[in-house]
Amino acid sequence: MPSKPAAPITIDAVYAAPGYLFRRMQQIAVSIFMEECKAFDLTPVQYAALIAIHTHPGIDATRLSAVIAFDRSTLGSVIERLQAKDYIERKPAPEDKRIKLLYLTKSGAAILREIIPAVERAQARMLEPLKPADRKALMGLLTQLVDLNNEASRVPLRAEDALEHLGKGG
Amino acid sequence: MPSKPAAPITIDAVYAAPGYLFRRMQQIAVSIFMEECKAFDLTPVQYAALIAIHTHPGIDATRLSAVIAFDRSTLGSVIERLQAKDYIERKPAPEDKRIKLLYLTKSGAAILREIIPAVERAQARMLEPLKPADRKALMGLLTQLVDLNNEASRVPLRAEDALEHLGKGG
DNA sequence: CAAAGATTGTCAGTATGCTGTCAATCTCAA
DNA sequence: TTGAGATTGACAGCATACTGACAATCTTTG
Repeated sequence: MPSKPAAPITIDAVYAAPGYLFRRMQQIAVSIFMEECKAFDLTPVQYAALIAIHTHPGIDATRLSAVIAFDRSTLGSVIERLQAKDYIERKPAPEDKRIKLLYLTKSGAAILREIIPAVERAQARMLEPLKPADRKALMGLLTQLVDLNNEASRVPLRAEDALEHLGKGG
Repeated sequence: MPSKPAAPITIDAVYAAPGYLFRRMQQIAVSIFMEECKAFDLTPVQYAALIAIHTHPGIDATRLSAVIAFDRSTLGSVIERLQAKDYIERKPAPEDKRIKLLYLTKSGAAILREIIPAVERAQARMLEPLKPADRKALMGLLTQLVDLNNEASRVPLRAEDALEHLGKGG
């Protein structure tokens, strides 16, 4: 069997490339999120960080990075901005002078409660153009793919890491 | 029928949210692209821009933005970097002093030919963990979704715009 | 205990991405 | 033709992202 001929170099190949579609879809998703949540001055990344801190009070920045799979360097400025908005506070850890523990403030907990419906509207809108069965199929495949590619990303997701600061991890 | 109870506020809801999965997948895709193409000092965005200019020689920056659905502001610096690497050149348009036309240089055309195999390896790797039928299904659904959500993004894709500089457009 | 090694938070540098603005220029209509 | 409006490229400002480095600190090992 002869090898495939060289693909022509055209923009149409880009339109059909997985990487290009993932990028476009991400931009569309952010755009929809910001539109639905414009009353709340919170970005998708900041929202995810708040939720994670709410789920794991007293987590530190490095573990937070593993729990939401965001870059550690980037997370520094995200945390700064959340602190500037008075949604979180940082307390030094008594047993380790390097670590600063993260907690929601009352404001942070409140805005989280208030923004949830808008976030859910946004998430629903992203998939709305598809038929219900197709939505389910897409989410199933995407969940699989992200999970199976976990190690390929700079910051693999390590949900269990969140437990370590409680002394439960091995 | 009673309304659904309020969803608990936990990180697990984030893990299953479409927006979060799109973000993670995009980051994984970029990571794989950069790994496969590390010999070539080209980012995914720069690659797409080069391909588009190759397909539409003499396109201007605004139309390029519509053709690859990248933000016009961002594209300015992308073009600058491609020019600094001597992959493209900009020529003033004779009939419109505002416009600068974009062309590939010989270097640009050469690197494009050379990088194609690496890009194709990268695109294949992104989907590799899935079974072939699932890859097809995912790409089909994603193509649909991006297309149907086209207007929801800041910069909707307008592939036809590329033809206007040839005097064929309406 | 002391040295080697790992971890934590931070920073500098680069590259997207978006919002909003601006001057220069072009187009179109009155 | 001229003045209103649109377009183009550029810029400032903010917010992710990634790379690589660093000092302070902690842990492990000899």
